[in-house]
Amino acid sequence: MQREQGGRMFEAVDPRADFPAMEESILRFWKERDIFGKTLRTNEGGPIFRFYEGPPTANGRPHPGHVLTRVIKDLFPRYKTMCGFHVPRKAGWDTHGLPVEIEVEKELGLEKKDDILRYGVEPFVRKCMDSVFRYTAEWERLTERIAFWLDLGDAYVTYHKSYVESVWWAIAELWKKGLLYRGHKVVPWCPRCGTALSSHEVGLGYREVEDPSIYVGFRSAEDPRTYYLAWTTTPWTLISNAALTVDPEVDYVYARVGDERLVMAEARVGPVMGKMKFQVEGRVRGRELLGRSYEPLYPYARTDRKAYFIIAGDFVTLDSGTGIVHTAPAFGADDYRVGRENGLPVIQLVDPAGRFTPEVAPWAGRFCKDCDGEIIRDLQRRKLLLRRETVRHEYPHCWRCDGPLLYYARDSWFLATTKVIGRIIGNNRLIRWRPEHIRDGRFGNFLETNVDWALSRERYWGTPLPVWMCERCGDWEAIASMDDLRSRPGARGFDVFEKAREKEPDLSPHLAIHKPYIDAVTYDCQRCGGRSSRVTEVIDCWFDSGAMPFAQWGYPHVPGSREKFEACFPADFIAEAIDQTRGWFYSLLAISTMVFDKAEMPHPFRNCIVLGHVLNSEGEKLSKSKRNYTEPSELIARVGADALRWYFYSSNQPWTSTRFDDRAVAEAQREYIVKLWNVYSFFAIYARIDGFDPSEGAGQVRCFLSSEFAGARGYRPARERSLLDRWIISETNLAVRELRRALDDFDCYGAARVLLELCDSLSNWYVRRSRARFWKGEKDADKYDAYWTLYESLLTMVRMTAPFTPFLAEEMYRNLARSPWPSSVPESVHMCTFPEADESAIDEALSREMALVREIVRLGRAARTAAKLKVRQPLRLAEIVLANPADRETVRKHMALIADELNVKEIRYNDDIVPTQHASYAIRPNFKAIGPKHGALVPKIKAALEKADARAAYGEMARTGRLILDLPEKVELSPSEVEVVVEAREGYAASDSRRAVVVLDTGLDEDLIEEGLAREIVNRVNSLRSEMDLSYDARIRLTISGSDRVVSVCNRFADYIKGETLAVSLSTGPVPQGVATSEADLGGESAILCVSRA
RNA sequence: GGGCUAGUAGCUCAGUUGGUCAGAGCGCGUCCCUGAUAAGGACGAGGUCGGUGGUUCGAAUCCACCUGGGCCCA
Repeated sequence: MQREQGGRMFEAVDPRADFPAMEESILRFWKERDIFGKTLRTNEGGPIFRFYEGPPTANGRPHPGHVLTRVIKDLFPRYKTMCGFHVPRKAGWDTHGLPVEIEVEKELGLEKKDDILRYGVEPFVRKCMDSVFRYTAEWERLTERIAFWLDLGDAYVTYHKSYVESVWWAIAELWKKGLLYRGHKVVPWCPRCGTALSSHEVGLGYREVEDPSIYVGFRSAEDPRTYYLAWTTTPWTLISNAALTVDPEVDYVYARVGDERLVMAEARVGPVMGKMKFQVEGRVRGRELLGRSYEPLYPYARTDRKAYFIIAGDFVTLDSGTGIVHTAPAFGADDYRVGRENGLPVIQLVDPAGRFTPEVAPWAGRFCKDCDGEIIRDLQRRKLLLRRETVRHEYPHCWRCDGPLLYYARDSWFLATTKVIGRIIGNNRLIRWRPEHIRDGRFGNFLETNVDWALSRERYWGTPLPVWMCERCGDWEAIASMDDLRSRPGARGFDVFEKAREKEPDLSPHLAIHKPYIDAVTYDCQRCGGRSSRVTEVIDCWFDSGAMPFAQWGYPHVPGSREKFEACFPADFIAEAIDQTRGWFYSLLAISTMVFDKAEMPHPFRNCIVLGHVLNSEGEKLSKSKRNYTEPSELIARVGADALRWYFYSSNQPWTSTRFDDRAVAEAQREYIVKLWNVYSFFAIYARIDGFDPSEGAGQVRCFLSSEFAGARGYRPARERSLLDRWIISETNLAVRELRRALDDFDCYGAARVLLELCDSLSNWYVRRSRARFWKGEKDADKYDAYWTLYESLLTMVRMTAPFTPFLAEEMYRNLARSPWPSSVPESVHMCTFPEADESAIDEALSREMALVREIVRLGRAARTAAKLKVRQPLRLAEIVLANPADRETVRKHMALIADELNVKEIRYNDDIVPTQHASYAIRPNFKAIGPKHGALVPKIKAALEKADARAAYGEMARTGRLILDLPEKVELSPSEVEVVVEAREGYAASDSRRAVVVLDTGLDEDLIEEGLAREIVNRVNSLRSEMDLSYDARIRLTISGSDRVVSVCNRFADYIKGETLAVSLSTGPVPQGVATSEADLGGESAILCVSRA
């Protein structure tokens, strides 16, 4: 790199940075130099940090919640890369399933499942495949723009042939283990989509709706004037009623109304009958009702089996209803179970599309739920209805098409997760969840109530269920790959796809393993010689995503996949939002546990951060349709991606659902990014003015170690530098230690706090206290110390913040590190190693001392504010009363700093515990120490110490090492068990904390007033300089005219004023013509100031 | 109805195994600084830590109940 003139090593830094533009230029830099690719390769062969990307469905636009997920995912791989790990980061896309089909149906205007058949499965599936990448470009753009480094070029795609075959392999494995079975079960069913949903999908669609709530009488077959009263919110299921269920241990009564008797649980009589007139005529135990029969409500069902009688069940509740439960085995899980136990028929008079079958004469062909009203009116007409109301309750809806679900008995394919649930739970126990309560709370509970995984979907666009079944004998098996299929005897039908491809060479080869082509493949049944063909179903797309640990590599079929899989299993880290508890987290865990008999746990992931939902400023869920949030891209264009990233890391723990708005992001940016930038720009301004060049005299610098800087010009080891320098160096190293600890613990919020604090120390104490060292004229050792200290701190800070704010870090690194060492240091900050704490540079005692110094200064400022004395006005004296004599040394050591910061001439502090006119002492118990030891005596000790003379008590302790109290029990306290505190007395310019009181002498004499005046003059002149837009190092000529006093001050403090204003001359005569002048009011004195460029 | 989670300043959130004036940022008020300058900083006001009861020498923190919220499920 060519040096600029004047030995200016560093580029100028605009104090008002345009972050979005800066980021765009960094993006170009990364791309041109393939920095991400290089970081991926640098640690190849080293230890691996394993990260799994949960595949997003790219058929919608990303919103701020996705940004949260993605920046959390990015942080740890970046950090681990800098720590020397190889971190493969394969991207992935979830491409199958209902979400995709629904989008395509909408686009094609298809309303029902039949419409798809009319449109044609082949073109439909092809449409689906085309649509899955509709928003991929947008996702990729966002991913890149927020600097989520993910290997997008090598993404896994769930519809790819290798992926599907891997999923097939897993299913075949499960089949071999006896975990795949076909069952007739009541499943949550979407009549519009015409498919079953898994329990985790049902969880996605609960909505509050209004349903009828009716009480229906079933007339006894034995006594036509007795009615069994049942309650339901789904009148349409009454047509398929097969039995009534009671609790055998509950008391039932006969309630006479007119000349009819209603049977219901005794406990429900009140709520059910309400104000109706009735008489209780008898009581009977539920057990005694069993077996009694009643007349069916409707005659449409034909069945050979015995039905329409009373059975026992364990699910009868007395919280609602009548204690007698209408039972329709086809439409409820409990109903189905007791139906089976009692040999009941499964009466199913609703077809898969939710329409009544032709037998149901009055309502045949109509959507069942739409007939509720007419059924109710019919019952009313037949005087079988006691009452009708409506009820608002949560009812499951299809998570994609939004239609109401039915519980529906259906043949489906299941995975017997319940058989291995013990192992799944054991595996879960060993996973480190953040927050921890997920493990035994939400996720653990979910596992406890596990039901078998309803795997099959009667749909089109998905991984085909690899089950081939003989048409003749019904024997079936699961196929593990296309090769496996080809090797079956008499296999044929592959030509259907091949022919389609001949006609259309562009046809994706991945379609060969999808419907409808794969359905053409058949082979000979090995058992009976019949023909085996594939069952029609596809599988739940959650199985796809849960199979990614191996399917992303095409394991085990693809050559080399075994090595890759083994190297990257299990994951060290994953992160997704809380809604994935029942989604990806579950499918990953269940599949891994079922497929791999690994003794070594946990797998397939060790650490999981569960993210909270991002809400908008009103606390509402982000909703695409409501547009109730700012698009991430818009926000990034305004404030930059680093700001957004930093907001998500630093605002709160990532698992708390939090309100998010644009203003908060800007705040986060000011708090950290702008502050750090200001420190950086401060450094650059002065380094340029002074021509500070860290490479001058330095040897080979690669890792920014002090040993590498040793020979550089002006470089001295930290121990030879000032207290302040040593302090910030110590703070920096402490921060490195803390930051590593937090990040190793997956605690990004804690990590962000460490950075914030260091940034604040740097900006608001180190730079603030060091300013004068940078702008003084001579380039002495102290000035070099200041440069080197700030420079080294910034270099460390830049590497520490790199995983969090990668753009900011890169920009600063480019200037701070690459300018001086264009070839020896890594070309990107992201290729650097993460800083290591230099334990020898850590001085915790100094940290504590400086904390006290800052506390004293704060007290002094508060005292000034209270006395209305601006800092510009020097004061004679500040008295510091310290509670702890051990602190005296600290004050002595840092006296100059305190005096300067408070602008006082002299600091005095006490050398004994003597109450003064300003402050009093008290001695207090250290509760933490004495509590466990003295228990109930604590209040007495507290009272005794309150009365005690602090000085005497302290003296005794100093002499004897203990303090004996007579309560009258003798209690002995050691020095660590008490604490001396100090308090300001009323009426002085004083301010107190527990450890110190600072008192200001507010008296002003002529000397102090004149000095204050001199500072006023400096202040006004420098304001003028900035109004005139003078550069930082421009020299001026200064002319001041004013009162005798002003002139006298100018003469007395001429050197000071000239030094502070960079004036080459100061005259006190009349003001020359034609130059900038300003009339100033200097607190009572007026003057005319005239500044001209020298 | 069950489970989980949170209820802390006007707002967004911290608060380490219970330890004695309750923390930050923003906002607000009053100022300071003006050589980081359309930035930076200080000081201050503001909270009976949702309510009640309990355990304890001591509770924002532990327990019980109540109350309104969110999420998940039945």
